[in-house]
Amino acid sequence: MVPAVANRRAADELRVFRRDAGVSMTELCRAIYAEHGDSVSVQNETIAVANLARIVDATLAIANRKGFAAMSLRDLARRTGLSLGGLYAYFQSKDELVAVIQRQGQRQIEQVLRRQVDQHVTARARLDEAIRAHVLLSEILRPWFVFLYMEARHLGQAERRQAVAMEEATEEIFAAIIREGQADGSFRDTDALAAAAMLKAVLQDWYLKHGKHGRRGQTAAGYARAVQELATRYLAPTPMEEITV
Amino acid sequence: MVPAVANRRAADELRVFRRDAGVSMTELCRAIYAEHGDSVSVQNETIAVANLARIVDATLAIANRKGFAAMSLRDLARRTGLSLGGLYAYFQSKDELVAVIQRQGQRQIEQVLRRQVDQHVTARARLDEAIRAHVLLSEILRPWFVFLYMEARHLGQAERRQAVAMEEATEEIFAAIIREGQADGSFRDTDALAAAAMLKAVLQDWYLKHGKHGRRGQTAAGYARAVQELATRYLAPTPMEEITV
DNA sequence: GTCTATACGTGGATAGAC
DNA sequence: GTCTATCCACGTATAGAC
Repeated sequence: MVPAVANRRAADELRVFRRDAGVSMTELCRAIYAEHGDSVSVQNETIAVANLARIVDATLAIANRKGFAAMSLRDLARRTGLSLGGLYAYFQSKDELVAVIQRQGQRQIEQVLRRQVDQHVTARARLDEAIRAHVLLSEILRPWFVFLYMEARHLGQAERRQAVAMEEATEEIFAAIIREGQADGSFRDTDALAAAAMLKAVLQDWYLKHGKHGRRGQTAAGYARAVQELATRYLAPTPMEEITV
Repeated sequence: MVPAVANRRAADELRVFRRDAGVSMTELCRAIYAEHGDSVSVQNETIAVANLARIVDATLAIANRKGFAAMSLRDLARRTGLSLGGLYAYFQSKDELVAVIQRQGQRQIEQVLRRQVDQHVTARARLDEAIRAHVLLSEILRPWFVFLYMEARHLGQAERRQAVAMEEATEEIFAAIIREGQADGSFRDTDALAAAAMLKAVLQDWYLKHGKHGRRGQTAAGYARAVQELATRYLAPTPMEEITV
């Protein structure tokens, strides 16, 4: 296939996924407003959600460039167009802001992943879909994924535990699928959790090193297929003797 | 093999590697002093290197916990035992400190990696050694590796470019070995750079998610073998038809 | 070589006008 | 709902004593 054609198909696949998965900045911020409404003193939902979206968007952008700790609320005010004081109508402290973004991001990501995977039956199909959904979702919500990854370790103890637990839950989605495949003989017998961890590391590379992959002309759909192939070969039931040369 | 025995062997392998590779905090700080001696106003080398080691050690520890931006020089003074003013005998600004650590860390890591790989001849052996050396080295210098990874994106433009270039050079070590193996038929024909990128992502997971791997009872030597197996299976010249079930 | 004391800027957060 | 003005703690960096 000519590269140009491949790129167009990859873009199409991403567009379809975006529509079907139904994730967007606005949706996520509506969820934040619904759940943390008491921290937001603004009553009008339309205004509140719109401004939350600008705040979250700006936070992710600035934090991804120089880190959340180095982002000042003055930076944030400038970029959102709100005033320094005005920001405090939307959160009670800078720490609360990071906590809210963490919690909502994690929740939505896991939800979408599970929903996508559950549309398939066989272990092979479910694993392929888990990989595909992870790559495409992290492409759509890249700033969120990067933020969750990079800032998780800087949270307070309680929030950090929560973040670690949520990350291991995602990993467990993969591990469970692998175990299913092992039970029905489509995957070879190996440590499922370790295999899931390695797959996840490769999946994370997609959004953590986005610049590099972009420079190399890699598309989200293309990367997903590469990871699917890695999984296929790694988990194939072929005995090791036949592989070693 | 009984787990206890496996763990002891893994620890032995790490110890041998540490001795042979000849990397240590003191060595790295001696190199820093040799190269950035003009920024260090302390003349006595013994004192300078010893204090640099405490400063770098503390910087890595604090930055790994809460990020370099969030680390104050008061934190650093407390932890090193030096005074706030005394620190400035060892660097000219906080920014210079991060830059120095970045540069020296990258340089030493790449040096050791190349030296280890060059002790082997065949592509298979060289790839296995590159993987092994990367895992063991990142186990020994874990705080350095984590720091280099997490803080690279927060550097100034010039320094960041340098960091990216150095990282791609490491990746190119792996890609070159894979191409060698493809040329002599021991690896199948696939995008060598993409394969190297995936391997590197898995290798980075070892130090970035150290807590998780530790909780699961994984050892450095054991992880290295797991990644070697991943590489073997992924690059095996077996045609895809024989793998797909 | 290292310390204490201090200058000076910037940070998060709040009060009260509009 | 949002802004301006302001508070005060803490940040980096330096000067000068010991």
